[in-house]
Amino acid sequence: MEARHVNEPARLDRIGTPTINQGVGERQRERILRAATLVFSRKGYDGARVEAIAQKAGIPKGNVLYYFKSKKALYRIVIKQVLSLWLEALGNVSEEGNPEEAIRQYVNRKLALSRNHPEASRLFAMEVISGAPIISDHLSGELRRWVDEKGRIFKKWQEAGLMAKIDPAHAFFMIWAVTQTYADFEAQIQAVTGVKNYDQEIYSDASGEVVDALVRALGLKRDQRCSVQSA
Amino acid sequence: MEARHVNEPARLDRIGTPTINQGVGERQRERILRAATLVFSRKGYDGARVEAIAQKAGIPKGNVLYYFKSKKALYRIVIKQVLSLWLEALGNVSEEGNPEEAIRQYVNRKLALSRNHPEASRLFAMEVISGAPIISDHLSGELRRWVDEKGRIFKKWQEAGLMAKIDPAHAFFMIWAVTQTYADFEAQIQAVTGVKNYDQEIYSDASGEVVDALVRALGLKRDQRCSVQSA
DNA sequence: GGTAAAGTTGACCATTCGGTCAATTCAGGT
DNA sequence: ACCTGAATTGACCGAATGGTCAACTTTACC
Repeated sequence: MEARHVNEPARLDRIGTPTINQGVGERQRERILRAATLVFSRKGYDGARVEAIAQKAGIPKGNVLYYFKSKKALYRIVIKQVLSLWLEALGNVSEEGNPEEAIRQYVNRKLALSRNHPEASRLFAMEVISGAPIISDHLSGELRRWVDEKGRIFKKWQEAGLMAKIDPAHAFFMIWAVTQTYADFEAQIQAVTGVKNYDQEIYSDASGEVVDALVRALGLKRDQRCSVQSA
Repeated sequence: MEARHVNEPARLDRIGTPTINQGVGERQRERILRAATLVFSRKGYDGARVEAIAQKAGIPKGNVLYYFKSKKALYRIVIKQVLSLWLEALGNVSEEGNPEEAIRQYVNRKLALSRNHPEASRLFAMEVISGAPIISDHLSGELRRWVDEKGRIFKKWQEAGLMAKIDPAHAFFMIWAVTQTYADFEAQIQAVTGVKNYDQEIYSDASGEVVDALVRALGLKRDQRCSVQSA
């Protein structure tokens, strides 16, 4: 009856049980986390209902509160998961080598994240729009440091004439804005374009034209010349 | 006791009353609408509480429901207001004249909208992230037609070699994403940059560097040449 | 100043919410 | 077969929610 409400991603204390089963309730935990991510991403914290999460997970409400001690605790875990996904995708903007290729790779990675985890992107957006009540510390901590660090690389590129002179932070805001828009504003883009299978059509367009456009925006060379040259 | 819950922006039936007073409760109506915009923009429809709206407007809850017959009706009016603001700001992308100047003007107008009405921007974002349950018709109607129409102008520019060959719709998605990010993700940008007075610092940066970057992204000429030229 | 409508307010109602709990079922170990 | 702890479930509780209402105050007009 105890040992529950552990709030940690996995309980390892009972590891090594004979059966292939790698944690009886672990599957349930993850079911709930997935369902919670979906509901929270559409309704926000206050708007989400525990009942709705339970229903989406296909279990009674009581069972959700068995695995997570409260709605708020569940939210904290879900958003921490999403945040680590986001920060992880930041990855390395490799300092050496071709700046254009580095950015191109980074943008494509962010785009892939929007495509493969749109709910995560939307939940993150919800949090920030709501004023980031939970993750503000992470934003002004880890994320800020990351931007400072990678920003120095941008400065070097700029001094070498390999990148347009934009405040590096704003360069990132631009990249993030554009790549996230395909997940966050899916409803709008879907409505305006009228495409049937959003995933395939939209993202293939984006990873083509839009990546090029961002490379141009940052003043990174594309092949040998600017795409629209003068005179 | 009747004649209330009219849901229309202004009641003109009692116009021409002697006093200077141009509608006794109109001021209250607008107070409520402002408060509602703020609360809805932070919490979304389901997360918003009528009590919170009332409190922000400085009146008891019962009074809110006197002017608007239900939370949903209030939300519909608020979001219709926001939507018309958004569509109005679309304005004219003038077909004649300098493409670069036209886009530069359009981006600045959108940026000003984010600056002067950040709550409106956030509320719009919330709606769309939630799946646009209320405004989806407008998106696939008015907005889609607008994009189609203005897209034709882009195509002409592109054929004349004055603009990079990007799907016009995606060009708009990009512009919208970048300009809205300064309102919607204020919490994140604030945290990362650590600026004190967000409005002045951030938006002056944005209307400088970022507008330039977008012009570059769309392959519009800046002065005579690309900002980073080859060799 | 009197009157009728518009506006204001707090008490109140039915429903829904997050959360608890006891009863029951299920799974693994002996 | 038996036992023990984990897992499941629906009933239940107090608090909060959207909405109603009747009593009251203010305002505009004669």
